[in-house]
Amino acid sequence: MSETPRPTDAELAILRVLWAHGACTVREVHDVMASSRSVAYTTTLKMLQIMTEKGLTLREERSRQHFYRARHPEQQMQRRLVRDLLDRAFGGSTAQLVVQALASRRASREELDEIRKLLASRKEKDDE
Amino acid sequence: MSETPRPTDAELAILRVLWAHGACTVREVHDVMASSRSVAYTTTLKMLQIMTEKGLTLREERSRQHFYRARHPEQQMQRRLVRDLLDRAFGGSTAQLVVQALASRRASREELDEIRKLLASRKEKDDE
DNA sequence: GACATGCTACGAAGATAATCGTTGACATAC
DNA sequence: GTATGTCAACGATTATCTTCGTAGCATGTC
Repeated sequence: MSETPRPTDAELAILRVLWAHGACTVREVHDVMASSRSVAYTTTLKMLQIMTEKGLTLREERSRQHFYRARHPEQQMQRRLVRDLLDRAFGGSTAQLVVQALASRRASREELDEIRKLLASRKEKDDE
Repeated sequence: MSETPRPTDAELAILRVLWAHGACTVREVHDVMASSRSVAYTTTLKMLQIMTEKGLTLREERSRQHFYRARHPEQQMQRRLVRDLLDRAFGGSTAQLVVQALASRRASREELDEIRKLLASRKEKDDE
């Protein structure tokens, strides 16, 4: 993972499609992308080619079409992006990041409960 | 804030110096930057000029020197960056972001306690 | 006044991102 | 077997980021 660069905004948007749908043809990725933004088919294709060069995606040449999929699992990439932001903007303070995450948008009560549960299980582990 | 663009990596590094030190001359910012990376004085100057154009920093022409300071408070910018990452990589799920923030295993026990306290106070507010 | 020093301003250059038009290969339909 | 449509590949273009060299201006020293 460390050898693969941080995905740009456009790249991350494509990765999210691949994580959600699994292996996709360019056409499939493009149709999802085009439903929200106006973008040419060849742009999506080029992005996928570049991303494969960079190691962000893998290409499988099944028939005439190529199938692309994300090289790294979603959570692994998310973790990396959070760590990155942690270093660049929070001086490494996880607590500060969580504070701002909760302040930025009203997390639902369900989400807060989920986070509390997570912390509880984490505490058990730490206490072992 | 919304009219100011998201800071790039280099810009964020400079903002962090300004947040830590308050209003600074180019020289002061540069000395801090140069202590970690090798960078020319004029590069720092140019960055600050560009950042002022973009609205990320404010310039005060006191004497012959200019003083620069961050236009937005640190926490406000942090909040924005977190929200940004939340949207781009987590589909808006604060809980998932917190999960991954804690999964990177950088959080100390003190930080975890801090987060628990934060959640507790948040709960009180919600229950009012 | 000539010179050194410290400062800002400006422009250019190289790298990376993001976009799309055009081309040629390959199928399938008729 | 010609026409139509789909596909990947490639190059060109535009914008943005990052860097720094050069120039020009002010100030203080001798």
